Amino acid sequence: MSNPNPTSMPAASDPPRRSRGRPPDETKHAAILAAARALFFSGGLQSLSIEAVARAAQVSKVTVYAHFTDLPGLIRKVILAQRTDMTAALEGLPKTPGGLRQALIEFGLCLMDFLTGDEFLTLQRMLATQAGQQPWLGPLIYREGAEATRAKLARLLETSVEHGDLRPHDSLQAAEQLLGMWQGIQTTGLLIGGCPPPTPEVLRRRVECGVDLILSAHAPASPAEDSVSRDP
Amino acid sequence: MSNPNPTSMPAASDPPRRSRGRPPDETKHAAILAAARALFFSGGLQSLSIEAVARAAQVSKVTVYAHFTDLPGLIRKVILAQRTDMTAALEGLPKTPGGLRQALIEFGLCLMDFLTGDEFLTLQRMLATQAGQQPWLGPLIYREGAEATRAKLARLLETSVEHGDLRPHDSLQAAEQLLGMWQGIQTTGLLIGGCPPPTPEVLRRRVECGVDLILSAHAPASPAEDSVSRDP
DNA sequence: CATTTACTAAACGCTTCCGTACAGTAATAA
DNA sequence: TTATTACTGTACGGAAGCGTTTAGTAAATG
Repeated sequence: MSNPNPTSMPAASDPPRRSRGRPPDETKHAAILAAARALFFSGGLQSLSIEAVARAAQVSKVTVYAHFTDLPGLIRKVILAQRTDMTAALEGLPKTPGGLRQALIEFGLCLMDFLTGDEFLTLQRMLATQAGQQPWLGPLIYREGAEATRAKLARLLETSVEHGDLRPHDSLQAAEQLLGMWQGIQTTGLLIGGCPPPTPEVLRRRVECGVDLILSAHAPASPAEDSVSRDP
Repeated sequence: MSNPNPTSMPAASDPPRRSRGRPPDETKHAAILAAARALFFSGGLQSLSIEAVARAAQVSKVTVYAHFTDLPGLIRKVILAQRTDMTAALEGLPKTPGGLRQALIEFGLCLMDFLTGDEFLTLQRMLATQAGQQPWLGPLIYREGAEATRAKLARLLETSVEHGDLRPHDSLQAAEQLLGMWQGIQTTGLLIGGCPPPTPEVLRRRVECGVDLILSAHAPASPAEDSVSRDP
């Protein structure tokens, strides 16, 4: 996506090698992608067809074929575009603002905000429907999404162990437990359209309670159990 | 589904009221449903068409229309059929074999076995794709699935509170936390085809660790912390 | 028996989409 | 300028599915 130079490192600045004729219009490319995303967003995969995309993007059908070989190819590109958004959002999660508890809560809140957002749910639904047809997409997103987040969270816990804020424990396991508690049955419910989006209050409570449960479970041998207590 | 008598209680035995002509062949009905399920199972919604179903079920296309008005109607019925299977499976979850810990672990193992099974994942994927088109299906399955399970688990915890095995706490919250920890990022991964099915060992470990975390969090003021300790 | 209902097979007209082809216009490099 | 490439609009042949119709057969009731 952000590396259009497949051969090697750019010699100096952008390659001044213009290919002879009329240059391809990147605007169109983006418009097609956006239209495809929007179409899927409001109608699922079934309403995603080359012709519909061309119509919505105000672009000739042939142009769509020129930019994306196939319908599966288009879907692939749409998912990959969503992937970069997702990865960016996950990378942008707050690292370590204050104390451990606050850091975890902040992390959890931002994460849940993302996980319960329409953007992510749409990506998820896309993948759920494409799991059979393009099996290599699932692992890709899973690795860069859930697994990466779990690893990030685990690393956060591990540094806390090194700082003596937590007893040694299986951080990867703890991270997954935390992720699980944060999500509960919420993300599933949203995915299948079974429940309304959660209010910020509900979300905050779930995140905080999860953090407190994990922290109290792995707190260092504490004389007073107030070290990680809730704020009043 | 199991109550084909919409008017009132059956007078005596089955209603001998046969409707005049040739009786409808329930075999066909079942065959169509089964074929539709199988088709979705191996190819997603896109391979689910009236004609394909008719072919697969060895049945005339007109018969399909006679039994199920529409393609959406057929999908609806397929999902509802899957629902009864799901509900049955969830009702069949073990109630209270032995001690609390063992009961929870048993419950969790059976549940996760179900949640990671192809049957359930297929239902989930169906719903994820139908969330837009038939919005009333989601809430139905969500209520009878996730919410019902959470309630059941919460009730289990509450009775333990009454028996003095646990400190009073928000059981519904705890139940959701437990469900979350059991699932972690696994169900999501499976849904999008991002990871292979978990081994029984992994599953057992996740379930046990979740149970232990919850139990230790809400254990009654314990002189010895052995009351809920792991077995060697 | 006649009547009524369920099912079949084949065909119908209609729509949508596929992927490709053609002729023409627009924008750029040499 | 010419050559080259990008894009447009339109059209094509083909496939597939929709939902309906028609004519005929099968199985039940009275």
